[in-house]
Amino acid sequence: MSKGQATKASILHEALQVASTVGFEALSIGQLAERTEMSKSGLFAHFRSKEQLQLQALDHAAAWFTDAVVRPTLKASRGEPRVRELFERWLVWETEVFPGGCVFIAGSNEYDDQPGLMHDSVVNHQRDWAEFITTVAGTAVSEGHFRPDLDTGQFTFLLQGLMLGYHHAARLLRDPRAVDRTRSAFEQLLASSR
Amino acid sequence: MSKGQATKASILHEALQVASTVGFEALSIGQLAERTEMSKSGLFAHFRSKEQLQLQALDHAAAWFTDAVVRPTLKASRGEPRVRELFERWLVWETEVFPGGCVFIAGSNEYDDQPGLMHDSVVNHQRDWAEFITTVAGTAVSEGHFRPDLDTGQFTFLLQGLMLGYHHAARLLRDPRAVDRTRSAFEQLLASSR
DNA sequence: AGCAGAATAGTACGACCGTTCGTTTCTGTC
DNA sequence: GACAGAAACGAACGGTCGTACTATTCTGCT
Repeated sequence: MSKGQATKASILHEALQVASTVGFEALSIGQLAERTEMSKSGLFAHFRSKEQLQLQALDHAAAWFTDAVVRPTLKASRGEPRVRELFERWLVWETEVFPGGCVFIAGSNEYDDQPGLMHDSVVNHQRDWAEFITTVAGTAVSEGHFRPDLDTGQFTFLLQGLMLGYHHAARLLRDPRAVDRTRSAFEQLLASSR
Repeated sequence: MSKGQATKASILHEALQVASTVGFEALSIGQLAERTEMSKSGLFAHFRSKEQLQLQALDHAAAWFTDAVVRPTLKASRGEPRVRELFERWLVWETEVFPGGCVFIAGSNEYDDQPGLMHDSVVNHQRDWAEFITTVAGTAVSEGHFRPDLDTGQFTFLLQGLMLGYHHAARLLRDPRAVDRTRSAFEQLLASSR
């Protein structure tokens, strides 16, 4: 990896730390330059526009997410164990990776009603993720772990809502019971899917 | 109502329209002055700081929410009917009231990791709301509609997650099945609470 | 009708924003 | 070790931000 690529990666990493707490729109070139100990113009040269910085930060997070959640999930054995692995990895992602919580949730809420490239990118990433969950649930069906008439789309919808609820309770309300509540809800979801 | 109070109310109303799509932090005095056809300074005089504008906009939304959701809910007959009323009113609130979706969800995500008066206010409103849901669920228990050993805190947690999931699916992903999914999940939640 | 105070407007401020441009410093290759 | 291109810097731009002042216009009461 060349020098330029390395700096760029570290900028994007730092950008995600900031974006997780203040959002992507509140990212500012100047502040980011300070945190990375670069000049504004030197940092800017890597992206040539703020929108590009935001987009590439989001893609950086997506690549990270793939490493941390998607790939390990696919390594677990098919069926319910894989669903469990997905859940556990996802929970860790929500909890530990960023100081301000999941950047995708942040992005989803920032751009849900604001047109532009960021909106489109966020939507695409979320659609991919939802599709992935649905597929994993599908393998649990075909393995016979889940009932054959399970609506895997509904399963995904419920799991997504569960995670958003966890984020809300844990992040905003600092509810110490949030993890337990989430785990027990997940078990109930599994039970009703068998 | 005096002239000043009327203008202030209309400013807050407009502020909420904007905040629902771009968030509370992205509210700007200048832009808001344009939309309300006032001078920046004339508008500013009503609040004396941007933070006060944000706080009062949030309180304005809370008062509105009380009228639109809380009061009608309390008018429904105790027990499960009241829980249903809460759900339906809440769903309408999420869907129809603001052009950019629920301002509390917006606020929750903006301030979950940023200290300050806005953070505290958002948390307080959300705690009040959660407490209200729990209480309503409690009446369904005491009326004998829900099982006596129901964990009403868990019920609230699940319902909150369900609504966040709805918001996510309907707003960001524009999933036309979002309402149906939410309703059917709600029915399942009721069933498992009886 | 006139007056007091509320409500609104006008202007200016320093700070920061994203972006541009020309210059300087560093890196990797021969 | 020289040279070319990549990488980073410094200074400046027009614009918007929140806020502070003073001045003007409007409202409601007597």
